[in-house]
Amino acid sequence: MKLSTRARYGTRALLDLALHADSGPVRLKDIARRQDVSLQYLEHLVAPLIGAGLVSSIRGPRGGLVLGKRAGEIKMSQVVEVLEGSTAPVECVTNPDTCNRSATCAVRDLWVEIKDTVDGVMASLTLAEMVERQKKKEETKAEMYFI
Amino acid sequence: MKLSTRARYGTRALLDLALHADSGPVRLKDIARRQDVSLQYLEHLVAPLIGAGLVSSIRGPRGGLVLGKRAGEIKMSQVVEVLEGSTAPVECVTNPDTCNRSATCAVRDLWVEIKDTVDGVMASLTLAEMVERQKKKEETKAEMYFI
DNA sequence: TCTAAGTATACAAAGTTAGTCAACAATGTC
DNA sequence: GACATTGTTGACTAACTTTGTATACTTAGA
Repeated sequence: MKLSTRARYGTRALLDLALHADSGPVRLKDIARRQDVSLQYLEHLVAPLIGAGLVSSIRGPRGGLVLGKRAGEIKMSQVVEVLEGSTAPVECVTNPDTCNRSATCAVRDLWVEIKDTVDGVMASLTLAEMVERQKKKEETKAEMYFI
Repeated sequence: MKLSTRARYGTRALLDLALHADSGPVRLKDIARRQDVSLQYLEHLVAPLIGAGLVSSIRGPRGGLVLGKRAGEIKMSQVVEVLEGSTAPVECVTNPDTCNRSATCAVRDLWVEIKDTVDGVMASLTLAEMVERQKKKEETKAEMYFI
């Protein structure tokens, strides 16, 4: 049930972008540095995000990335779907024809349940809420150092 | 978020075993045939199930596999855990030290939520319930042919 | 026209998965 | 006790996926 680094890094990159979106386009290079991902690998992860319209790019000097939609309109389920494909743990969930048992397989039903549950969790969370959570966590940490 | 074939085949094999458990030990060979898995590969999948006590083996002629516990005492979460390891989608969920952001990473919190949800679904379902479901599905299918 | 950015494609190293082969161990039956 | 039947184990490998790197290219602002 592992996620690939695509989804992990990509999600973090998008959150990083959202967190720094106030001050104009955010350079990939800066995201790469802050998130400890190589610039060249990050380029691969950003491409599908741009393709899906979650991110827009601005070329040339002073260019960079901006969100393609408002953060409140970006569901985390969509982000993971774009980066990683379906969250179905097994092929037959999305494509029943790949297994001739699908119609009468109780095990498949379990995988379907799991996919639906996972999607539910991620669909109920937007990037804007992730930004809030992240800010809150950083504040709390800062306070802890202060004390 | 893919499951490996270990978990898929292994789960099906265990359900198959539970379904045919009435008439004494079930031969691996028969499970392999019914489930379309090579005998030699299935042997590898069964090994950890035996190790975890979910299955017991009987050698020699008329031998085979039997359940190591009552089906009602076998949670599906345990089955998947034995076959596949933790359901955590990301390493840092079970082992926060693998990433120095863990303490202040909102993304990690999301992965934790997902793991807990998945575990919840699978922990609330026993092998006995899977057997019931499977029988019901087969009955329903038989009826459909009859009509 | 120079430079700072993103874009695209090809390639490759490393690791994982899925599966086979082959020798072995235990046990019931005749 | 010989033999057939069943499970056990470990070595090995082919294929695939992941995780990157390298390189050449495009766009656009100063």
